Amino acid sequence: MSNALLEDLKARGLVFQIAGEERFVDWLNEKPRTLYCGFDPTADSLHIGSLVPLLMLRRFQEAGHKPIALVGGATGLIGDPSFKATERQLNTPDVVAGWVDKLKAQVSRFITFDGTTSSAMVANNLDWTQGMDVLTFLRDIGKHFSVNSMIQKESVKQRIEREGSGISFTEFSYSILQSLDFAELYQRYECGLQIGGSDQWGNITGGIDLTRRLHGAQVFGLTMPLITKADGTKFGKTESGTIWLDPAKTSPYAFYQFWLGTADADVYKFLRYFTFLPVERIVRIEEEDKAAQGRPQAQAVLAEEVTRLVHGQDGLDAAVRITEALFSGSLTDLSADDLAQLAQDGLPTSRVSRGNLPATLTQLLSDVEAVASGKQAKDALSRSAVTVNGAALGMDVNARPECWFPADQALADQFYLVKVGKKKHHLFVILDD
RNA sequence: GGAGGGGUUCCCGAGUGGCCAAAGGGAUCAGACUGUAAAUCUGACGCGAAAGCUUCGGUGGUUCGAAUCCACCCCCCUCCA
Repeated sequence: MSNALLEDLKARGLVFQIAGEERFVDWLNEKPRTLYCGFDPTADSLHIGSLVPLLMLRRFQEAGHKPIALVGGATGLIGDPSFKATERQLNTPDVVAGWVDKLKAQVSRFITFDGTTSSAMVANNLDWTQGMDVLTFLRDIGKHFSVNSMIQKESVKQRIEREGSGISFTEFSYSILQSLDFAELYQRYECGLQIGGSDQWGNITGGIDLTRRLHGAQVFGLTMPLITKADGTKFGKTESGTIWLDPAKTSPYAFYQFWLGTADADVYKFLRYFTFLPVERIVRIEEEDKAAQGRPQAQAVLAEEVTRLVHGQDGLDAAVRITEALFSGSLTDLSADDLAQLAQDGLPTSRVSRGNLPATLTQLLSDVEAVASGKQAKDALSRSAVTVNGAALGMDVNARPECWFPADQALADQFYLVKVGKKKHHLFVILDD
């Protein structure tokens, strides 16, 4: 007995471990099922680390199952210790509540609410935890957990064993709360599968055990592999920080650029993880790239697909517009409208009047955050790495503002595209006073 | 509560009175090469255009001079109770 969805997931490398594997395929084949994945509010937006589970919910939904996105209004107040090296800072309840609202809206965009049997749901575990009193929790829930086995879990081992760290009772209890979620969702909605990252294995099996003990039911777990990069660095971070799903925090352009910069060694794997392109198609892309010399097409496909998934066609269009303007088109071809559109699309832009320019260019560039510090600007200037509308500036004009934006080089009278290094761009709108 | 160990620049981690803005590694930024790659090489890497200014858990103190010594305080870890 096999299952088409499961076969596809395996072909994509998306299945790391399955709890209850012997019976899982039959269970899944029998009828449409309900599954869930939890997302804890640790910030006001999810980042691309949550993308794989989010898309996973959608993959199941497309196969006819019903996904529940659980936003952890309760667990987010506690903090998941799984594989974390240090104790986490607690956030205040009102802050977490605000984040919950944002995440609810965010996760909703990846699943469909259509009123059918596979229509998605969004739940909040605060609903069944905030009213529970401590004695009920300790007697009815806590009694099912063995501390002996909890401290054996790999996810908290380093916190318990490693010198220089520790774990509070609060974080240690996290796993119990999450286990309760599974049991609760089973009871309320007959939710029989929890999915999550491989770091969630311990929490998921905890939930499976609790559901069996409380309700005598067999439920399942499926984890996805940790996303790794061939060079060993952490996935999802860049020089400028986390890649968020919220376009206000990471612009569609920056998002698109992130995927465009994927290493050759990772890109085909990521196509499997992050897109809905059929595996055969991905294999074909890989073969074509291998046969062709020079630049592979895979990164562009990946960037396009994922940006469309997260930011929609409009977001993708904007990202591509900026990319083409900055990296392939010639600047002089851009009209005032085009330039205004770039600013609209999210290219960092500053409006400054000539009379308000600071004393040094290094200062200006660090003010607009085109560089991290004046030192970096100085370094770039001395290596001719700063260009304004294509013309390189040097340290010699650092203290001469009148030389930075010569009127006769303006694009459409007032635009100046400043490039620091090869990839950092900043648009200046210089107003005459 | 007791005993011991520890808190250094983004991270790891040297430094135990001046030669310390603080070794080394990583990360990051820039240049060359290139595919807006990878690898490699080069430079920068507390802030500042510069003069100079501000750092080594906190606060005081000793000293011509402290990351380094003293006092008190805060935080973390280990073991014992």
